[in-house]
Amino acid sequence: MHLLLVDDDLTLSPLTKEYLEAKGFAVTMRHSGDEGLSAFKSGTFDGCILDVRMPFKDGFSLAEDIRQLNPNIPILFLTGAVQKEERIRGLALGADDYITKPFSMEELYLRVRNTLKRSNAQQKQSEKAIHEIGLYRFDVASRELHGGSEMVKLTAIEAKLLQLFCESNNGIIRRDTALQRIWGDEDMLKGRSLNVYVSKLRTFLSAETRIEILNVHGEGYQLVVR
Amino acid sequence: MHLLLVDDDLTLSPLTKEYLEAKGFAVTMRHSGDEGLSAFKSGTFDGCILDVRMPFKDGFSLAEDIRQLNPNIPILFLTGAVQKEERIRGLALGADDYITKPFSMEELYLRVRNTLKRSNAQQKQSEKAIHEIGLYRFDVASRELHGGSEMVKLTAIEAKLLQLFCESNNGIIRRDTALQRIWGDEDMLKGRSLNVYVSKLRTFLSAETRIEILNVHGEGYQLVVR
DNA sequence: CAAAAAAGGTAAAAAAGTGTAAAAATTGAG
DNA sequence: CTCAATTTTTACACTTTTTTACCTTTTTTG
Repeated sequence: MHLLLVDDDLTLSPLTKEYLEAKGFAVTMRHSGDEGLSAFKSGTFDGCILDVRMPFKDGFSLAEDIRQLNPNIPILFLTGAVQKEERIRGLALGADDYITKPFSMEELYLRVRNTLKRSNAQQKQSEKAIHEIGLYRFDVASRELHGGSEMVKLTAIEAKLLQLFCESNNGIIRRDTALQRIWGDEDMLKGRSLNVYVSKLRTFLSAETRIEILNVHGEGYQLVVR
Repeated sequence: MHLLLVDDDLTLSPLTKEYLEAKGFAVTMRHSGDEGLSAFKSGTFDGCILDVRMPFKDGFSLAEDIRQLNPNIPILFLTGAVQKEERIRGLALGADDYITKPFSMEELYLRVRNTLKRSNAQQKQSEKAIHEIGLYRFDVASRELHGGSEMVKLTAIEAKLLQLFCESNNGIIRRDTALQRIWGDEDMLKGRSLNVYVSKLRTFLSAETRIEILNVHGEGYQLVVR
C-alpha cells in the first residue's frame, strides 16, 4: 500500500512518515501542493493524506486536481480547526475522512487503515461488476466481452480502458485521466497508445451501431449508447 | 438526470449542486420556495431535493404544489430536526426519502441515486435529450443532427453550442455565457471562434428557411424558429 | 447626418489533435 | 532461449479548432 503524504509541517511530517512506514506502508512525502501533485502524477498510489492548510496551493485545491486524475482514490485531510465550511468543502471533494490536529499516530494509522479497507472493499465489489454496453456484456474480472453468440477476450489494457468508460457515470473520460489510470504516467502525452486502444475498442464494439466512442477534441472520449 | 435543488442555505447548496453534478446529474438550484416552483414549471426534472425549512414558502408547501403538477416525481426532503410531526407530514405528501442535516455528500448522493433508481427503474440512466429545431432533430448524446433524410455529425464544439441554444428557453444566449460554457474561459473575448461556430451552425441549419440564428449586437445570439 | 469606432460574417490558412494500419519492441510461457 | 501474444511506436492522411484577413453591419460620436 503506497500513500502520498503532503504536509508543509517539516517537523511533524517526517515523524508521520516514519510511523506509517513502521506500520508497513510505503510513504511518499512532499511539502507543498505543487510538489504533491507532480508526485501523484508520476507514481501510483493507494491513498492520499493531505494537509488542508498549506501556502500557495492548499490541500483542497490539491485534492481537486487529484480527483480529476482519479475520482475514486481515498483522500484523508489533516486539519487544524474543525470548521464547518472546511468540512463541507472537503466532503464536496469526496473526502474520505478528516483528522483533526493534533492527532495521535495511533489514530492516524487506524483511520488510514479503515479508509483504505473501505475503499478496497468497494473496489472489489465494482470489480465483480458485469457492465452492459448496448447488447454487449463486459465482465471486468475475466475481461470477456460477450456480444450475442460471439465472445472476445480483451487484453489487459483494452479491458482497463473499457472499464474506465463503464465506470465513469457519464461515459466521458479525459485523456489525461485515462493516461494516468492506465499507465500511471504523465509523460505519455506524446504517445499515441491511447488512440490506438480506443480504435481497437471501436472495432470490438462495431457490431452495434448504437454504440459509439466519440472524440472530444483535445479533451478525451465519450462512450455513448443510443 | 435533471434534479431541482431548493435550499435557502447559500453556503451549502452550491456545494451540493457541484457534488451532484460531479456525480453526473444536471442540477437546477433555487433558494426559495417560490423560485423553486417557477423553476419546476419551466423545466423538466427527474427528481426534487427540497429543504423543509425555508422562509415564506417552506419545502412541504412547495412539495404540495409540485405534486399537483407531477404526482409521481421523486421528492427528497432535507431536514434539520427529525421531528415526528414533520416526518408524518412529509410521508403524507409522498416523500420518497428524508435526509437529516448535517449529511455527508456521499450519503446524499446514494439516497438520490437509490430513490431515482427505484422511481424509474425502467428508464435509462443516460439522458436521451433530443431537441427539435424546425424539422430537424438534434440528438445531444450522439451529436447527430437529422434533417429529413440527411444526417450531419456535429463536432464537440458545434454540438455544445447548439445544445446551449436548445436549452436556453427563449433561444437567446449571451456571448460571454457561451464563451464561459464552451471554453470555460473569459479571456477569449478577442477570439473569433464563437463567430465562426455560429456561422457553421447557420450553414447546417440553412435548409430550413424558417430557422435563423440572429445576432444581437454586442449581446449574443438568438435561435428563432418561425 | 457623416465619419469613426466597434462588432460581426465567413472563407481560408495555420495549428493542434486524431484514426488506424503496420512495423518494431517488449513480455512471458514453455 | 524461442515463439507468440501484447504493447508501443511510426507514419501519414484526415479532422477539428483557432487564427487571420478582409469585407459588411451596427452603434457611437461630434
